[in-house]
Amino acid sequence: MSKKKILIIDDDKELTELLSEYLSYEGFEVAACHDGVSGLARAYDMSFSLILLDVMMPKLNGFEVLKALGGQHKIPILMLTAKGDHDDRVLGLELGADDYLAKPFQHRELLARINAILRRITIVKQNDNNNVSQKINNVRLEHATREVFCHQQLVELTGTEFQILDLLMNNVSKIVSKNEISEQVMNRKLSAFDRSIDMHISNIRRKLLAFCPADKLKTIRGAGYIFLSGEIDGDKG
Amino acid sequence: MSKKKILIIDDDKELTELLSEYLSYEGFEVAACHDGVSGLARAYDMSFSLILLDVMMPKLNGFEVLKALGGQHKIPILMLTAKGDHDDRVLGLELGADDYLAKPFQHRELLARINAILRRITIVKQNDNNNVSQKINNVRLEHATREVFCHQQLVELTGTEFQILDLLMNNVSKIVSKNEISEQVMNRKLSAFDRSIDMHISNIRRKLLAFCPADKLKTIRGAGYIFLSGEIDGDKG
DNA sequence: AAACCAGTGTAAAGATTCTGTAAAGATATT
DNA sequence: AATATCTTTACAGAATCTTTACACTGGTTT
Repeated sequence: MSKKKILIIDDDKELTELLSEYLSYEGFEVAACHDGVSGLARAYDMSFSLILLDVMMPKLNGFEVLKALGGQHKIPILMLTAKGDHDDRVLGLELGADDYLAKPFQHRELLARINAILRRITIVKQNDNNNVSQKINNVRLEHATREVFCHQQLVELTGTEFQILDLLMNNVSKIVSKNEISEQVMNRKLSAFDRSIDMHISNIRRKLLAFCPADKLKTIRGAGYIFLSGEIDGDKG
Repeated sequence: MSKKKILIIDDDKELTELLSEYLSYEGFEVAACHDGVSGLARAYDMSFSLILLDVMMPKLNGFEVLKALGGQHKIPILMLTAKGDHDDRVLGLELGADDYLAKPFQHRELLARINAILRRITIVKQNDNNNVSQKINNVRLEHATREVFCHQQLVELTGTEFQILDLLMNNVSKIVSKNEISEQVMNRKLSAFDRSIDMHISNIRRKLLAFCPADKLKTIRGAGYIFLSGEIDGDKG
């Protein structure tokens, strides 16, 4: 991955210089502007991963730059200020800043905050693609597509079957009672002589066994069912 | 959109009570735990949008909870602490927290920080989708002219049909529920017995099938529709 | 050990829900 | 009004879910 680019908008040239050096050392590519107008122009460049924005500046101050960028700006912004003023801080956040750091600050804290923001973005992007997915004991469950794979092979489950398997896999090695299944999946209390859960379990088992040697759903007589986590058959699902 | 859920993990029950009230008033759904162990258990629930995590707690302290969650935790975390200690602050961020707020704090600042984190997530998710023009599986969608091409041939879709196809293509390989389609495209909640989406889907299918051999919209019974990304017919649209 | 019994597995039948689509009606646009 | 578009209605068919029925299991009582 290429270096992340950070734009510093601050009229304090001495500070800017120091920060540039420090952040470069930490592996970022740094650009700097010393007033709001030119900063705003650079900001539209869009190739920056993050903007460090000073509040007190000539021409356009930090808040005005924030407003100009509009609330839905794509580049995350970390505000810097000389004032420790609370209202300033909150105002910045409300106007769309992602974080706020009062001068003077330790370089290490600045770095930690920058990384926190960038890390969150990375995680969100990953999750958006990799969608919530879990794999236990060679059974993989894709929520986005509602698909289940056993040993890399697609297992066709119905909606209810999928939800029950999901519930069981979310409680690996824990007993899940029929009552819980009924309430969480079917939205109703388990009534006497209701055998539908038994049927669903039976169907899930049958479908999974078409691809796995061992049964992964264990019955606990009188208590419920468990999804077994044990590494029974050894491949990479 | 449903309410966002926030989990508070803090042993100070009085504070927790106040925060719950305040955040509920601001439109969040709030749950609370009073020690690290139970908090960690709830955190795995995964239905929370954000966690407020106190550092000083019995059993497991906040840092230990952070470590237990691992760096790549999907739920954003805002740390709270009584100490104004810088090193604590930085340590939390380095361990994977998204932000840090020192007690005592103003409710308004807390709210602003919570919103800043959630807003960033929303923006990232949106931007990941918003491409001006896209082509998937031989279907090309031109936003500028609102035209759709399938295998280079113009497909005449109505406005609603275009928007539905757009939504589905922005979520390739993800299930889009009828509810989402209704809310995002028609700006209304899906009411019972409303079959109009079925009709639109049916029409889109019919129009696309005039130019493609294979159906690209897959029905997931009881869940919604998916635009298939698979390279079914092999040319360059 | 035999009888008993509640809980379970599962095939098959029955009931229910969801979807596809034609056609008619309603609404909006020109 | 004429046209295009969207929604509702209606029915058929498909997929799914539930119930029924009977066999089996494991534990308990006699």
